[in-house]
Amino acid sequence: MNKKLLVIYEALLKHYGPQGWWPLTSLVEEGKDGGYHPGDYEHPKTELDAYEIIVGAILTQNTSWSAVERAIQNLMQMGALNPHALLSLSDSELKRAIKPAGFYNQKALYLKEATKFFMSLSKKTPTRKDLLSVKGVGNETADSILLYAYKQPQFVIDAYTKRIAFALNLADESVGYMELKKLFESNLPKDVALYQEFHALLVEHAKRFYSGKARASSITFVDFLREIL
DNA sequence: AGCCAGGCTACCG
DNA sequence: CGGTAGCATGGC
Repeated sequence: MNKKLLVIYEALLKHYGPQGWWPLTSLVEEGKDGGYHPGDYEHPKTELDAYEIIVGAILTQNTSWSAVERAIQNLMQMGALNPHALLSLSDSELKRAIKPAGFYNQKALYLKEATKFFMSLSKKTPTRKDLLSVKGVGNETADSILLYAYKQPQFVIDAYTKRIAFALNLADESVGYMELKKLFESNLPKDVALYQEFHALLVEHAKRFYSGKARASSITFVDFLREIL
């Protein structure tokens, strides 16, 4: 097991602190920001919170979380942030509610498909394969749901993770999803809290240094590590 | 004013 | 079967 990834993880954690993913509306408090619960790896504690993570995982596909927050707010205010109520919305009502998160035509369909799937589980943990059979759920969404909603040790790979892995010379730019997932999983202790935290930290770090225009102009990861270690 | 966001599906060659 | 256009709004 190559310890490099663990060193990176420790460095990111020390620098940014625990991120408190996945944010939940049930944890939003006055004066605190957005339902994050840094250092607390016990959530979700209810089926409803698990369901909300599924909804968020679909809404955030290629979309910023701030936009997703407003879509979720809309659903909550409509009393539709639960499986039965969401399914009872008309397609146009649902689309209107999630509009801020973009791609609302397909996401409305995906949400209903995922909701039916969730209800069919009746509190059981889904397999990765079953999740992938749901229209609108691909590799990253499936792993996000398994890791954050069901506390299964599945490492989540996203575009940011790919960029960082490339910057670290850990992978080729054209590395496939499963290949990169395996690289992380085979070089880290199989620990749900660690997987959750590491992914969130990679996103946080990449947003600052590997997103948009920052990609070209920012310091390299190596420089960053040298600076904080 | 553009480029980008915590991707996925369908379709193309 | 690998590659990519299309999906859409909001933030910076």
